[in-house]
Amino acid sequence: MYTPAEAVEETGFSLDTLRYYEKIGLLERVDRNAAGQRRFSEEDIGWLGTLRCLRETGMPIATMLRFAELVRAGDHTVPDRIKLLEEHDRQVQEQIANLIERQDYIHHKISYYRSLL
Amino acid sequence: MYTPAEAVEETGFSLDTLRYYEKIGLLERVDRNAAGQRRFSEEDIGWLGTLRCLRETGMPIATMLRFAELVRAGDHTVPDRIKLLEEHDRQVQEQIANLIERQDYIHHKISYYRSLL
DNA sequence: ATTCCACCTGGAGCGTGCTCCAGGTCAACC
DNA sequence: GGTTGACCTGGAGCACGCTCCAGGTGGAAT
Repeated sequence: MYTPAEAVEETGFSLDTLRYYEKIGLLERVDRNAAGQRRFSEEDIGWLGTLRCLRETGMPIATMLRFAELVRAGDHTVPDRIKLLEEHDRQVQEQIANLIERQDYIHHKISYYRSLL
Repeated sequence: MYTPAEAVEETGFSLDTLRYYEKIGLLERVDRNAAGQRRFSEEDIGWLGTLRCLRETGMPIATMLRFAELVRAGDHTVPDRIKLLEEHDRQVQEQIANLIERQDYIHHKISYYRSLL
């Protein structure tokens, strides 16, 4: 079990973000201690790792939410989860290709400026 | 000379965005025809191409604005422009590396889900 | 000539994803 | 037992980057 501060440390999300994710249903009702303070399970931390990966690769919250719902709905949604991740993977691939192309332009621009010195 | 519609076509920015960029000073006062309608020069279009590249690689508007000011300030700012672009290039490199790493995680996740079928 | 349609300006509004705040409860260490 | 500090909730606010709107002018094709 992780205290809120530990969960922040482990996941890299701010505490406000963790509460927000719980509020909107990205994170299922997190356990509480007697005083009502959150105690994140190992599983929560793992799931937050997945969320972090999706988020950092640009998946919108709404799509993450759909994914979360699929996960909650049980094993029969595995094919749908694959579809969702594959689609996302394509978008990540596009992002990478786009960045590399634009980076090339930036390199040319830098070279050009260097040639002026 | 390009009409607004042509500039939209050439640059991929919406007309509202072009007006916005002019308003905040990313684009220097664009020429007008007698009726006050914008006529974008070849140079404007080229500069918008640069802006598009910076924007798509995640440069914040505020930084683009600093770059625009350097460009306007004249040739003596070339070293500063190089510095700015090099710093941005590093950030783009980081983005790419990060995406590739996360993509790997996504691939593993997909493989895992496939193994369940 | 008329009917469109592109375009204008200034300013308000919006979608996303948090982030912050007030006002309060516990808990834990000294 | 007192103080400090982590945490709670509900809700407001914010940063960013556009996007839309009202109300109006001008130009171009039929």
